[in-house]
Amino acid sequence: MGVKERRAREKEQLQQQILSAARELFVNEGYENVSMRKIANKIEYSPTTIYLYFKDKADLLDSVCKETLLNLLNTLERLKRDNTDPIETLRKSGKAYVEFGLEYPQDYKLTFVIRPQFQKGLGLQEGSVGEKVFNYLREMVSECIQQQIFHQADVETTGQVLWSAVHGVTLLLIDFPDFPWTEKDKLIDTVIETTIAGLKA
Amino acid sequence: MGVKERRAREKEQLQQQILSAARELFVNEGYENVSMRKIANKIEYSPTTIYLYFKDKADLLDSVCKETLLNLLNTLERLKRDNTDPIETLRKSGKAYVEFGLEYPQDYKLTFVIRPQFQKGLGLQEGSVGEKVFNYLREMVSECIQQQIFHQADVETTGQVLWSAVHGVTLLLIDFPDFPWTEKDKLIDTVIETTIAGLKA
DNA sequence: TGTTATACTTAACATCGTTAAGTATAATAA
DNA sequence: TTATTATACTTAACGATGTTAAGTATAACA
Repeated sequence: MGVKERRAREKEQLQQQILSAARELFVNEGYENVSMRKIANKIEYSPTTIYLYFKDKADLLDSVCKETLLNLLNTLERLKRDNTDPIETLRKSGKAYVEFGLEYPQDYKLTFVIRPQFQKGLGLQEGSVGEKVFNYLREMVSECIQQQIFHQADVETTGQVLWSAVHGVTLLLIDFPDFPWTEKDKLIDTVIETTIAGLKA
Repeated sequence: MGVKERRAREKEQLQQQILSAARELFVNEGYENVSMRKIANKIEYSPTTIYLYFKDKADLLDSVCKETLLNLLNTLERLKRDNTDPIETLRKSGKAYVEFGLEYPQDYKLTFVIRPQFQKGLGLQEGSVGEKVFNYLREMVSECIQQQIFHQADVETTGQVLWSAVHGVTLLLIDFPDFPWTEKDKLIDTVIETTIAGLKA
C-alpha cells in the first residue's frame, strides 16, 4: 500500500520544483516580468500544471515569500542562540534583517509593501510568519530594557522605532539602487547605531 | 495669429485631463489595475490618443508622481521660510513629510515604492523633483552640522539616516493600519526624536 | 482485462500595452 | 471659394499575459 505515499511524495517534489523555479525567476527578473509560461518552460511542464499546485500567481509568490520569511526567522533565532549580550544581538539582528531584504528584494516588497495593500492586515496577522518576526523583535527589545540599556521603558514603541529604521533603509536601498548612497554597509550600520544611540539617550 | 496659441492651449488642457484621470484611477484602484483603455474611457477618447501625449504607461505614472512631489516640496519649503532654528525646522519637516505620506498614502506609495519598481533609477536623478526634495534635506542637515548640533559631520550619511527613519515609519503606518501601533503622533515624534538624539550623541 | 481516478496538456478567452495605418477635420494657400 | 496640407484622433491589429474548460494519456485498481 505504498503507492499513495509514493504519489504524494512525487506531487510534493513537483510542487517544490515549481516553487524553486518561481523563486529563481522572481528574484532574478522581478515578479512582474515573470510569466506563468516562463516558469512552466523552466520546469518543462505546461503552464496549466502550475495551477494544479497553486491557486494563482499571487499564491505562488505568497508561498515563495513564506519560505524566505521562515529563513529570515531561522537566521535571526540562530543569532539569538549564539549571543548573550542583548544589545549586540539587536545590532546583528538589525543588520541581518536589512541584508535579508536586500538579498530577496521581491519577497521583501511583496510581504511588507505590496501584499498589505491588497490584503489588508494579512501581512502580520496572528500566527503569520511576519508576526513571529515582530515578536522576535519584541523579545530582544524587552531584554535590552530589562538590562536598563534603553532609557525608554515602552517595549512596543521602542520596537516600532527600530523597525521603522531598518524597514526604511531596506526599502530605500532596494528602490533607488542608483542613488549615490553612502557605502551600503556603512549606511546600514549608521542607521542601526544612530537608532540605538537615540534610544539610549 | 492666435491660432497656434489656442491649439497649444487645447493640447495642454487635454494633457492635464489625461493626467487627472490617471491620478484618480491610479490612486483609487492601484497602478497595476488601471489599463490604458480604462483611462481612455474616463476621458472619452480612444486609448491610443494617450500615446500622443505620453510615451507609455510608465511615463504617465512618472508625470503623476512628479506633480505629487512638487506638492510635497512646496509644503516643505513653506516650513523653511517660517523657521530660523535649524533643528526645529528639521523636526517639523520630518513630521510634515510623514503627515504628507499619511494624507496621500496612494500618491506616496506610487512615488516612492511603485514607480521605482517600474522605472529603475529614474526616481532621484539629476534635476528631478525627487532630487530637489533630497536637496532640501541636505540643506537642513548641513545647517545643523554647521551649528555643531550633530556629532557626525557627514551630510550625506546623516541625511540618508533621517530619510530612512521617516520613510520607514510612513510606510509601516500606511501598509499595516491594523497593527497595534503606538498612538500615531507619539510614534512619529518618537521616531524623529530618537533619530535626532542618536545623531547628536 | 476492463474501469476509474489521477496527472497533465491543448486550446481558448478576455485583457493587457503598444504600434502602424487610416480618416476626418481644421488651417492654410490658391 | 476651393484645393492642399498639416494636425488630431481612431480603427484594427500584434504579441503576450493570467486563467479556465475541456480533453487525453497513463497509472492504479477491481
